[in-house]
Amino acid sequence: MVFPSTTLAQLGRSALFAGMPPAEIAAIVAHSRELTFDQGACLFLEGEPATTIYLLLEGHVRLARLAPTGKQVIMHLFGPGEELAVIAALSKIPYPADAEAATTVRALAWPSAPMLDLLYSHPRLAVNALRVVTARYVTLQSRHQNLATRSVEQRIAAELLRLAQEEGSPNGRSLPLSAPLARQDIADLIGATLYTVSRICSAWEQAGIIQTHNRQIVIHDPAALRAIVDEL
Amino acid sequence: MVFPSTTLAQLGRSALFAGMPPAEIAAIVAHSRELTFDQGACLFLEGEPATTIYLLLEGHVRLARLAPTGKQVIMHLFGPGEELAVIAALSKIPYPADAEAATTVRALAWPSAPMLDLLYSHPRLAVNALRVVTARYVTLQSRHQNLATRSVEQRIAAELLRLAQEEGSPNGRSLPLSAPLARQDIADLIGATLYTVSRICSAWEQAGIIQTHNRQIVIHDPAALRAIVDEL
DNA sequence: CGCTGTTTTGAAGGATTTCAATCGATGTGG
DNA sequence: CCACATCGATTGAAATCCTTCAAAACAGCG
Repeated sequence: MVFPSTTLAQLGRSALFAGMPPAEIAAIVAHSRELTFDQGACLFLEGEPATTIYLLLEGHVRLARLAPTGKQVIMHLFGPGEELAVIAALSKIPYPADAEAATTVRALAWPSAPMLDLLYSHPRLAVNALRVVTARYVTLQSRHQNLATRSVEQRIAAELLRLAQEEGSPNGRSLPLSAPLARQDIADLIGATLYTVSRICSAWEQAGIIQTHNRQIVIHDPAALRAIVDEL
Repeated sequence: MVFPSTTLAQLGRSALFAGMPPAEIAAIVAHSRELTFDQGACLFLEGEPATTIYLLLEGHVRLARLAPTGKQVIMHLFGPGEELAVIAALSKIPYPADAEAATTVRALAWPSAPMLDLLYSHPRLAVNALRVVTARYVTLQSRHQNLATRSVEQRIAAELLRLAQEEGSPNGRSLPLSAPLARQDIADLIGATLYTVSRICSAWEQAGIIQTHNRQIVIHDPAALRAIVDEL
């Protein structure tokens, strides 16, 4: 297996391996395989033992839990550069949710066992992992608060702005989101129904605040969304 | 400062210090002070730099965020033996929520700075911290799913059962919760209003499922609550 | 015993869901 | 290249759950 330097560099830039000695990163890469998943493919299922860690190179992954009623709740939407399954694998617990490829996905995958040893020999890795989990916790906490206190409209606005912020590309006033988001995805993300989301989004589209085409969303008026979030 | 052996033993049993060499634990204890907070007192506020870590010895602490509308959302309810502020302190981020003493509280407190060094010299500590944060994440994830998919009635039932489970004392069919829970607290915990919670709880009291007296809750029929959660 | 804060209860209103049906777009095979 | 099938999006109307507002009942506690 060949490791293009770009891949190695990518690993070094990732939150999990930041500051790790290149030799160690190389050792980890040596254990990794590059995998491809078709849209809709499943990376892992809730309850499975967490034996694999992923680093997304390309594409998006939905981390979601399926309620007994059939309703899905998206816990996190992963984009390129993000680590998947870190929480479960490094804590030796089963995957707490399902992971499904939202688009075609290219990812680096490696067994978690060798990482667990590294966790003890390389404190920096453990501290990084702690940071990754913490960041995810804070994000979820914020979304939880939104779900408990804000209207559907406000939650959609807040979520779109959050996703836009992660992209970090203020492209001349119009922010395109790289993640493909169907109405149903938005609904699962904010805890609402497809129908309410559709009504709100099409109203926004009329108003020129956003524009959607085939699951691709472009935010034309971020200020309007922010105003909706801050409303009342 | 004197360190009764009970305190040292308590630290050793805590999730954060499990498996650490006693000498290290002693060193940590050496930096700690025992503090007391009156009911309603504030341990820290959202946004403050996280300079202190707490280990609850006695009493309960509400970790909550206050929304701009004035609505409170309880993120976690801490009981004796639980660590507070681990997430923020070890990741060097500001406290992400307010902490308020729900009862009179006795806690061990120590500055986070020395812990941060230990994090690098004692991988076991880092791994433990990772486990603590992970556990909290999984719990929040589960509550988030409940909020998104279940009715108020189901959420109250689920939350009471969760709290009962944490106590771990199946005391001859009737489970008393050690944490004092006012109607408002339950509401803040599950994301509902005081009024709806009151209606449901008093109905359950009529039915003999639970019993409440001055914020103390006793579950008489856990099976009935479980049935409500599993409903539909 | 009065005071303050919590709990209960009622009635009205509102936000979201649910159900049902239509529309549109995308992609496929004839 | 069109017709059809499929999947997602939209829209309407009714139902529901929950909140909101208001007021009374009921503690604990000085």
